Amino acid sequence: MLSARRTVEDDLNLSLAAPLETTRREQAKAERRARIVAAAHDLLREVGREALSMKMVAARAGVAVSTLYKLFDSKQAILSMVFDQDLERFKDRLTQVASTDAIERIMDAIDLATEVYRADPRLHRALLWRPPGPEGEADAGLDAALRGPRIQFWRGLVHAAIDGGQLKPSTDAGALATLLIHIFSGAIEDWMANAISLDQLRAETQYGFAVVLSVFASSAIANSLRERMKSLQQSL
Amino acid sequence: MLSARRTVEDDLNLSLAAPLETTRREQAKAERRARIVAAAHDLLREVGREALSMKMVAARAGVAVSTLYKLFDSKQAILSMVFDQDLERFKDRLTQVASTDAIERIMDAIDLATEVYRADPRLHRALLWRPPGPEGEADAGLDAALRGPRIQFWRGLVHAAIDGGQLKPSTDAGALATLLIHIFSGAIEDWMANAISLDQLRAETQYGFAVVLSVFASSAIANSLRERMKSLQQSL
DNA sequence: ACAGTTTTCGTAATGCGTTCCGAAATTTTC
DNA sequence: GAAAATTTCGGAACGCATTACGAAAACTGT
Repeated sequence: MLSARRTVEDDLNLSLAAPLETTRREQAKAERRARIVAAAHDLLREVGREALSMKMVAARAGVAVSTLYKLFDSKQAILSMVFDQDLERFKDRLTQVASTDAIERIMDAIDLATEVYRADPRLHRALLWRPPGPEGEADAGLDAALRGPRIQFWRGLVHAAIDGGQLKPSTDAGALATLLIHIFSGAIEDWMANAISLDQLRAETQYGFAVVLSVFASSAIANSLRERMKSLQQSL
Repeated sequence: MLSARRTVEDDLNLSLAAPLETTRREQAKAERRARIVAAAHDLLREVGREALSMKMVAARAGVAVSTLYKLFDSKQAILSMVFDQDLERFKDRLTQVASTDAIERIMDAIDLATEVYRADPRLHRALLWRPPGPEGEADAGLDAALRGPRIQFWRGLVHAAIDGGQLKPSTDAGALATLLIHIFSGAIEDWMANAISLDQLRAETQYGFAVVLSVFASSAIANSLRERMKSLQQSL
C-alpha cells in the first residue's frame, strides 16, 4: 500500500540497468520500460515528435496508456530516456572515430554529431528540443541529466587537449567547455528552427570553436586554427 | 529619461498601424489586437507562461476566445507580438544607457538584458522560450521575425566597433554577430532551465564575448579584453 | 434609415497530455 | 493451492489549444 516513494531511484536503476532487485515483478517492469523506450525511439524516427502521441507509444509497446504513467513521470521523461541511449551510442561511435590529435578530436565530435543528426533528423530534432523548464526555483533533475553528461563530455575533450599540450596549461577547462557548449547549442537552436541547414550548423560551430580555441591554444596550434577560421568564414 | 507614459498600446500602434486603412472597422480591430497583446503581456508578468491560457487572455482583453484566433494565428503569435514590443523597449533603453566605446556598448547590452530579465523573470522566461519549430522544410516566418531583428541588432553593434577601430577592419561582422548570438542564447538556455542564475548568465556571456572579441580586436583593446576574461574566469 | 457586408460571440467538437478509479490479471506470501 | 498484495487495464474525466459554425451585433455604402 505505502511502499517508499523512489522515483529518482527508479530512474537511476533504469539508466544503469542496475541489478538491484531481480524479483519477477521488477524484472517485468524493467522489460516494459525498455519496450516503451524502444517504441518511443522507433516512432520518433518514423513520425517525429509532433505526431507522436502517448496513445501511439502505448500501442506500439503493447501496454495501456495509464501504464506509461505508472512507469514514467511524463512523456518528456520517456524522451529523456531515449536521449540518454542515443548519447551513449554517440560516445561509443566517437571513441571509434577519434583522431589522435586532441583538437582534431573536438572537431571530429562536431562532424560526428552533425552526421548523426543527418541520419535521423526527426529523431534528433525531437531529442534536442528543450521542454519548458520549471518556473519555480527547483532545478529539474530531468534537465540536469542532460546537462551533466554533456559538460562532462566536452570538459573531457578539453582536458585531453590541455594534457596533450595543444592548449595552454593555464586554460580553465570548465569555463572553456561551457563556452563551447553554448556555441554548439546556440547553433543547434538555429537548426531546430529551420533557420540554417546541417552543413551550416557544422560550419558555424566549427568556426566558433576555432575562434575560441585559438585564444587558448599554444602558438603553433593557434595559427592553424586561425587558418581554419578564415577558410570557414567563406562558408558563412 | 523615458517619456512619461509609454504604454503597451502605443508601441503596438506605432509598429503596426501606420500605413493601413483608417476605416472604423480596421481601427477597432487594431484596438482589439492591442488590448489582447497588452492583456497577454500583463498576464505573463503576473502568472507566467505555464498558467497563461487563451481563456484568461480573452477574459482580460474583454473579447471571446474565438476572436483571439480571428486576430492572431495562435497563442505563440500573440507571445511573439509581446516579444517584439519588449525588444523595441529594450533597444530604446540601450541607446539611453550606451557607452561611447563600441566594445563597452556590447558589454552594456549584456548588462541591460540581464537587468531586464531580472526585473521580470516570468515574462522573459516566457518570451525567450522557443516553441517547437516546424518539422517540414518551411522556415517559420514567426521565428524569422525573432531572429531577424536580433542578428540585425548585434551586427549593428559589431559594425560600430569596426568603424570605431576597436575591431580589425578585416572582421566579418555577420559571422561574428552570429557567434555572439549563439553564445548568448546558449547561456540563456541554461538560465531558462534553471541551471544557472542571472548573475552567472551575465558572467558567462561576458566571458564568452571577451574571449571571442579578443580575437578580432586591435591589439590595445585585445589586452584589456584578456584582462576582463581572466577576472571573469573567477566568477565561473 | 435600410439593406448588405463583416466581425464578434458563444458553444460544441477534436485531439492532446495527464489523472483517477474500479475491475481484472499477475505475482508474492503462506 | 488459497489469500493477500501489487500491477495492469480500460475508460471516464479534466484542462488545454485549436477549429467550425450559426446567431447576434457592428459597421458600411447608399
